[in-house]
Amino acid sequence: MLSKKNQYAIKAVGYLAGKFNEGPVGIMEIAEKKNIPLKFLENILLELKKKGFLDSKKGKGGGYFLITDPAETSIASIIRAIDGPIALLPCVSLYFYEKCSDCNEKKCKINKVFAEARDASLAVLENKKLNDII
Amino acid sequence: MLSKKNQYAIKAVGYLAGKFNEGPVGIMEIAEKKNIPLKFLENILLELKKKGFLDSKKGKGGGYFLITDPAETSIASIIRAIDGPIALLPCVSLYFYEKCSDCNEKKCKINKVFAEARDASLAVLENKKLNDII
DNA sequence: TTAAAGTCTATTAATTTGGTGGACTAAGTA
DNA sequence: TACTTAGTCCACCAAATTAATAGACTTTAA
Repeated sequence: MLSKKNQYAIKAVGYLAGKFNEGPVGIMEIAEKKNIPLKFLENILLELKKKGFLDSKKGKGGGYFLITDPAETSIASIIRAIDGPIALLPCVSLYFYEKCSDCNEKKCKINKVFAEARDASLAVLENKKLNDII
Repeated sequence: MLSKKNQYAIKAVGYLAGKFNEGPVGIMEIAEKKNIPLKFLENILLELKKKGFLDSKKGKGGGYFLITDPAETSIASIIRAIDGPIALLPCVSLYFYEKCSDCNEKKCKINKVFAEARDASLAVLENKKLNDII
């Protein structure tokens, strides 16, 4: 499962994708429409901003807005920005790889099975973009 | 990612699958061979026993052993026993489904994308058995 | 100048991860 | 039989991470 934070992040960013190029969207609006605890959402949006997906405008009429093209931004990239690895085991992660302490990876069958599962799941998550979840 | 507990569970159960029908395997042996903290492993094996995958024999010469057929026990079933859902979102989980508070599932595109990702990943994890990770 | 936003820093609560201590159990052996 | 050893069983405890909250501060539009 994705972390709660990541589940919220995807909902929020999906909502913003639906309002792409329509100016800033207030955090309260997102929190209410997507049922996300306001202050938790604050952290999440700030993080997505730091990671380069969003920008914000302060003051009255301000809010958050997507700055990457929703037709080009994959679901996988959002998951990686918040949770890190998409793979089920560290030893099969492409972007957050960590070696196992107990096995020879060349021979390890666990590694092979989970690499296959990762590829299957990435085939979907890399291919689907924010446009696909509006 | 799977929880640490689940990562260990899969390694342990894979090890036991390799010794299927060879009598009890001591917890110390598993902990050393698979590099798992001894007492944490104890919890994990107990849980797998309660869930019906393992049994144990007490006293000298005792230990844990697999009681389900490793040719029939899927990787998915182990993951579900420890972590619960395999899907990335609760609203697309087959065995641990939870309704979203903020969307109409019929229309929700997030739901569709993640259901597709779940199916892709389950196609591997349901199909691969403990025999495949020995 | 005021009200409506986002920003930042801390703190609290819950869950996960890992560890302790000790009781209980079974088998071997003197 | 009694003792010893190797093992599971069980109920806590503590650190780390994740989830959620609180409140003071800054920026901007009207």
